[in-house]
Amino acid sequence: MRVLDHPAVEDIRLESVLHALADPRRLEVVCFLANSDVEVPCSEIDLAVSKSTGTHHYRVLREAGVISQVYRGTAKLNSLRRADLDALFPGLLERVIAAATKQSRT
Amino acid sequence: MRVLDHPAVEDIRLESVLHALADPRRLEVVCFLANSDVEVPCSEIDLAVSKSTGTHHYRVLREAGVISQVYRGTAKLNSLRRADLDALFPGLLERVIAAATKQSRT
DNA sequence: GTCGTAGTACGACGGGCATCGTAGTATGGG
DNA sequence: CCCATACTACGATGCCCGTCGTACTACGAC
Repeated sequence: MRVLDHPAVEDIRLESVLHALADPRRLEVVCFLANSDVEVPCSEIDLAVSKSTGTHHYRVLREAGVISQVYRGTAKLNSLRRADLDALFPGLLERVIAAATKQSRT
Repeated sequence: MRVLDHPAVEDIRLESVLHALADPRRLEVVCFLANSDVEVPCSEIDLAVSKSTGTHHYRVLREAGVISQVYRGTAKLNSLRRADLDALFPGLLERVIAAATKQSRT
């Protein structure tokens, strides 16, 4: 079974989180995940970049502590680390998602 | 009189704001300004980088729409664009500052 | 005018990042 | 076992970013 490294909650750095969120593609992923209760495979989010670039963005998000990723079969399932982020930086993720949602409507 | 360009409220982009905040020095500036009601000259914030690097960071913050800068005499006064950011991205700045403050205490 | 203070402009440099293509590695299904 | 699917690893490329030093400009005080 393939396992992926995730930072512990106490190792999540604000700068890394903000950097991870400061990219349109990654923000897109985060918003997509925010609108889905279940875990989402990478292949379900169409990022309009090559697959290898996609892999890169998912890794940045995971290593920053923004998302969690687990393998199931050939798929890699993604979900937001809402609880962890909220414990560390209360309300931050929610406000970023709200801001991104608002901006994407204009 | 020297005048500086600031983006209009409607031109402020979330990605740029997040990118501007995703740097320790710039976050330091923002936190400093958040703790001060009055406008603060660049020279009052000790960034532990060279002056030219400091100038660079202030420009990034200004061009992203995070701070406002005006000249007064030889000084350049900085302040947060709280109202503008709050109108665009409600609560975002406050949550980032809270997160940065919390993290800096650990 | 001269001087000091505050910040700028510019060019350089090194590192990191987004991007890609190609080749490769799991995993599950027939 | 073979194949398709889903994602990865690796190397390359080009751009952007943080950093610096040096030379410069604006302003106020004397």
